[in-house]
Amino acid sequence: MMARLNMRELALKLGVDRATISRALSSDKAHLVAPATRERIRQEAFAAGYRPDLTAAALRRGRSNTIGILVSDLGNETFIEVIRTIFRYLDKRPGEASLTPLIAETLDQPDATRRLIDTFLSRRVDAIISLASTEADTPILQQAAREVPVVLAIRSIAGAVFPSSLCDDRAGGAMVATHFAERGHKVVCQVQGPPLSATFKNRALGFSEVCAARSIVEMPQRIFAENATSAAGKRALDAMLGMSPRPTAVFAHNDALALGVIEAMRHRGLRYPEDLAIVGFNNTHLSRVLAVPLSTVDYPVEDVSRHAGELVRNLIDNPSYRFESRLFVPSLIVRASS
Amino acid sequence: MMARLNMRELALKLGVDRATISRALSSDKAHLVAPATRERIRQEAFAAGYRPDLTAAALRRGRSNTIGILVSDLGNETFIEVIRTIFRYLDKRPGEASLTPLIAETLDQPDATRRLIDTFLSRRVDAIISLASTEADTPILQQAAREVPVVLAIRSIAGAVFPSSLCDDRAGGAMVATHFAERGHKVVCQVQGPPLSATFKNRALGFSEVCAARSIVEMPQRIFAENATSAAGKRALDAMLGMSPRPTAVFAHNDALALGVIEAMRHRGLRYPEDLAIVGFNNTHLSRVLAVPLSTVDYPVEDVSRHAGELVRNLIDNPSYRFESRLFVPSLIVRASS
DNA sequence: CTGTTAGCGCGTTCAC
DNA sequence: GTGAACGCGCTAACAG
Repeated sequence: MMARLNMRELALKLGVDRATISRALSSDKAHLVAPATRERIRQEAFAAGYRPDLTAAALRRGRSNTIGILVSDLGNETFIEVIRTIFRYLDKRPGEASLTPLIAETLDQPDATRRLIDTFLSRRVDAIISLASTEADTPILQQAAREVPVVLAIRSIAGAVFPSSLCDDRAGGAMVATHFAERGHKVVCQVQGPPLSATFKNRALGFSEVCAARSIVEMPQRIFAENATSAAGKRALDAMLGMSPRPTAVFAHNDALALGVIEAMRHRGLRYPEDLAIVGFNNTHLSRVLAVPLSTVDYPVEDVSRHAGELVRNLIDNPSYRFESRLFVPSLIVRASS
Repeated sequence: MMARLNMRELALKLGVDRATISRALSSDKAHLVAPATRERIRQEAFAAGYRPDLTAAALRRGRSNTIGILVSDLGNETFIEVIRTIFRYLDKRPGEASLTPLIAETLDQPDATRRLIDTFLSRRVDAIISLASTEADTPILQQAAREVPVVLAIRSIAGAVFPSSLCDDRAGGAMVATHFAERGHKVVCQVQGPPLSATFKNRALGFSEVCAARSIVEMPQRIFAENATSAAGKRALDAMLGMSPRPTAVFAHNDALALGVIEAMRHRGLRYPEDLAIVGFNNTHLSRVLAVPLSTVDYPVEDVSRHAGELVRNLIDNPSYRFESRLFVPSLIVRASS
């Protein structure tokens, strides 16, 4: 391993002071250095392979230019898409330093959030975005929020006021129920995601409200999937087939669950939408590719991510920024499955 | 935002020296502190909400306890699984500090690798694991390797010697061809992944070698998918149906490509394996869930990840460690599709 | 077993 | 427009 060049050594080599190098390489104070020396320094620094030590800079500045992103499941396409979009948004903009994301996965395990947030804070992240919050995490997040800005995205927490960027899941669920009503379904059913996430609670609520209002019979089916697709889907289908009256349409709380139901139907020789109409949630890549493409609710990934990014930037720059939490409206995409 | 407590303030409060606190809270030097004071310090530190500043520790130690992980596509289930496994392996073991991963995605864009590696090095990662290397990246990686250990996983680079932990993709391809031979197929075909990754080159090579040796006709089909599944799969199927003689079996270089082919078959009313036998690669969750489950090559994720983790740990502890690159053998899982 | 001292590499403030 | 000096928070080395 080669020893790294530091600023002092580079300064010695160029015959200037360290401070001049620091200024010349910075984006905000570069104008203080004479153009000629500035260019010389930049070129020589590059040629010498000089790399500023960001851990030292972080210590001196009191800002690390990192943000912590907490996610429940890295295998979930939607989360990945949000991470990507946030990252693109936070990455180098002209004149500003880019923020490096620290990504961590909770898998919805109870202690994970505490441990990972602890790590984030010890690493002096400038802000935290949580896409993984459950109500059990409220105290931890509130505690963290006393040290750095904490922003919620995708998943809200009832009864706690964090700056947040969310999808109106209740509206999404309502859209699906309305769609079923318009198609003339009289008996319907939900395959719900794990209720420790407010996301799924709200989808269920919105759906049920519309069913009640339009006198649709909603069978009280409670499926609690973890990450499972096939397993939960199969169980769900079995349960549905045993119901009386038997539902003619099902709302799966995400595309993965929908896929599970579909696969189970295939095993039994049932077809959708003829035997059972089905609608998912998220507009996953998979939903577009299926032989009979899946109707699904399109998640406003771009909006949610951009606003989360904006919240973070603004709150880092000014901790007492008067933020505005936002709720973005999803849209129903009707395909052949319903 | 509340001001954070630092070590000096805590020391003042407890009436001990900062060094004692440092030792008491460390895992390797805790034995130097009297058990009574050690416990008192730990409890008081916890009660006061003290959090050591890891950026400062990194500066002082010359080690950040972070590692950079470079991946081509976060949407790929196998990569995610590898990241998870490596993380589990590098996470807190008794008596050692845990390593925080910095994760970055290249999307196989040419400049991305350089920029992201630059960021890693500036952030003083203790090592880099690349799951995203293409041959264009060799110089960048070699340069990085002069500063920190660089380990390759999943994707190798021809002609460059980095410590690596790989799957024997050539053997995997060969297994598939052998399987086709045993099933009596005479004319076969491949749907290849993008050839800038050695992974796919080797799968193709192993497959072709066996075909040649066993006098199977391999149609010279060259499909170059990016991340596409349905698109590339459809094109592939169209091309295959136009071939003469027409292949009776196809080897898709990963499960996503296989899914694309399968969906295209459904659109045309073709069935597998009757009309066309198909084998994928990776043993993705999806392959198990399909109505007709997909034969596939099981990727030795656990082995590859663990060895990559071991390489990193050992090389960090001792840069001149005599490492051993390893090649793990995949295994063919025959299901109903072939 | 504990305290003292020094310095990791950088960015800022204050001189000039 | 540039240089000198200081200190961010921590840990290693050395005393005692």
